[in-house]
Amino acid sequence: MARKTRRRRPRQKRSQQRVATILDAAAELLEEVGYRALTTNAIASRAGTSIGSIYQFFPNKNAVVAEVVRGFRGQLDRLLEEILTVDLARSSVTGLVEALVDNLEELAAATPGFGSIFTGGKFGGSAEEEALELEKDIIEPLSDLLAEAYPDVSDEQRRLAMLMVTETTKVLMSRAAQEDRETQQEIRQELKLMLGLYLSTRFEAKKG
Amino acid sequence: MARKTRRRRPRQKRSQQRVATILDAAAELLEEVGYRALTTNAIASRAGTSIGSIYQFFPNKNAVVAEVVRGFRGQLDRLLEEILTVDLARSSVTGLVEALVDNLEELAAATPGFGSIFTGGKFGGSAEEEALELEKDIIEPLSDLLAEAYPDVSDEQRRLAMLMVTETTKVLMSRAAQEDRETQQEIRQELKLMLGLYLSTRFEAKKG
DNA sequence: TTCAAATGTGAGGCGTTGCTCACGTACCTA
DNA sequence: TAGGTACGTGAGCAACGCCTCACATTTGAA
Repeated sequence: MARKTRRRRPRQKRSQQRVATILDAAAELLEEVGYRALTTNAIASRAGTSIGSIYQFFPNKNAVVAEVVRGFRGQLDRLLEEILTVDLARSSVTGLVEALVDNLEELAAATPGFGSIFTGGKFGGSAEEEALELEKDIIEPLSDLLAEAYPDVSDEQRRLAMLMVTETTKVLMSRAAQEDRETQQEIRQELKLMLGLYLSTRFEAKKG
Repeated sequence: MARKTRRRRPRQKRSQQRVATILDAAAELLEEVGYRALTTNAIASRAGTSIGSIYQFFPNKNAVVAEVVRGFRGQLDRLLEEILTVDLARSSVTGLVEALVDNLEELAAATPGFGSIFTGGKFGGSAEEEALELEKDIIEPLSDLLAEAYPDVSDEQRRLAMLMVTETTKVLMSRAAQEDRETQQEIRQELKLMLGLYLSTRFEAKKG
């Protein structure tokens, strides 16, 4: 019952290339129209292939998106390793937040579809799970870093703060994306200020 | 071309009652499943009537939602008139933000569907326009109040601050709604703190 | 009471979308 | 060169959602 049809794994170069093209097409369309309006036919068309080919390698539409997200997670993890290796005893949370926002913006600008995934939310199935993991990829190392630097802050308080940071960042980056370059910059500026003030109050004040 | 079919306006009590029931059903379903999963058949079924009846009085699904939103605007306007008649020379923006968050929460709790509309975004057509108006209903009087109290803050800066307040409030109220009562309370607490800090920095500092 | 206007109904038209399947082509090994 | 496997294709199926329309019922003014 309810066993999902297993799909072929691409063995020849030809099909591996095709899968890559399909994923690129999906990412581009995600950027352009978002998840809701993303259709399998559009992906096939953009990839210059047929719908049948998609279903040779993916069990359903959601799985294509899940795979796209998995790719983003790799890129994000590499990025975070750089900026989250700061010594918070020297610098402040303010600087950390600024680096985070700037780097996320760069990643989003360089990676079609990343913004839609990071800020988008509400696909279902495995794509949603993968997107949640992507969020965890940010939260957990950041949380660990803060836990070490500010041991007097409770786990619960830190958990709340992480929620504030991610949710606020997601909307405002998403909202910024709709505006012109200048306004985008301004919004990110305000975001950094707001998060900086908030985190300083919640963490710096309790500096051990 | 493209002329939208005009619909009947309910003249008899019977139909007026039916329209009210349809709107209530739509609001409830909006609360339960959100706009994306809202179907005309579900509205009819919940309202205990037939799809045909809906289309007697509404040109399309979106118009039903638009009408629901119009109802919410009325309630919101009444609410805002109370809390936005404060003298900012006496109290601070912090208190204003706290009152705003608390009252929005109360309204959302007492009004099925209000949360989905306020935080939801992205319907299309007239419902989206109406939802934008609902947002303006908050922004404009608040902006005017701040303009009067802090004349040294530029229009542009105030516009940005309003964007920060509304977007942040929307996500966090929305996110809070998924959590248990206690966490909801905590999130609102953090929201008030964060907005309070931000607005104080952007406004109080320039007190004329 | 009469009848036109208002209202109520729901089967089904129509367009869309995810996905299948039967068939054809490319590749690879022997 | 043969034949098996991997891959490619796109017409079309099934499900679903919005909305229409032909017909039935109720209302209220004359």
